[in-house]
Amino acid sequence: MSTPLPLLGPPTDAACCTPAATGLDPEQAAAVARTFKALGDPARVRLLSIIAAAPDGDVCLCDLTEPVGLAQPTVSHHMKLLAEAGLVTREQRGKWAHFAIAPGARGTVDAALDRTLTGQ
Amino acid sequence: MSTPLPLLGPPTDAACCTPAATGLDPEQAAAVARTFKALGDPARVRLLSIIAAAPDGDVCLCDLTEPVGLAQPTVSHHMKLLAEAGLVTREQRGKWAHFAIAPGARGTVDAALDRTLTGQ
DNA sequence: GGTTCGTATCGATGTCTATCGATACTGGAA
DNA sequence: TTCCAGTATCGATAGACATCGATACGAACC
Repeated sequence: MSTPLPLLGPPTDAACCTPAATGLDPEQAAAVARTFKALGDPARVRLLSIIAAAPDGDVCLCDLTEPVGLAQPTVSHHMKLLAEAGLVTREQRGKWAHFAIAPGARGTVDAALDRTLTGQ
Repeated sequence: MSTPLPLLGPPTDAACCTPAATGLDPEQAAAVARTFKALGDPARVRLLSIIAAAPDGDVCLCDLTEPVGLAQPTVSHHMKLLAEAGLVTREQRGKWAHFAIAPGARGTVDAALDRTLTGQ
């Protein structure tokens, strides 16, 4: 791999006709895409919506496997991805793992969408 | 296929102990995930941001291949996915294909995020 | 007409990922 | 301590997808 990684756009370019609208640089785009990718799976969307719809906003992992109809390792895998994306928080309570929508979840996604739809 | 499709919640259910937080039904979750999946690729995020950052909000496909460093068929493929997701509009001008951010793009994503984070 | 250029489609390929069963780990209960 | 239940990790597998080269299509131009 010999990609030069143009972090801040080419320094000197014969930009005569093309406006060279660079938009987000690869690094930012990858970060934004990572957030959206976490939301790009039906199972994870359902898991998030179940947690969001919970009366106390707090759901045990054991109560998540049955509604989505997936095996326990699969649900654990999805929850790990959601937690890594900063969309849910995980709290160990005894031997139960409780999940809640992360406080900054909406802000994170909103910011990602902002950057995408403004090019900055 | 014998899924009863509980569109508006089960009418009579022995909901004694489990709160049965259903969240989004599979159909809705799939639709939401489809929107986010279109945004879950770095190349597509960059393409969107480039179009969004364009002075006149309108970019020719020929001006998209170089900034993202991908082959023309690949860019064409990504733009097709973005158009199918309702995030960009395609306009044929002579032999050039021009793309712009769809007017309802932000609303579409916002609504999807709303449904996910409210469970409705 | 023929040519050229921009774009879409096709076929192939390598990588990623969702899914599961099996299993290890861990905290509470007996 | 010994069991048991909830959870995470591992390994394997099937399917999806990003990417490209080759090629077909279509519009402008000569």
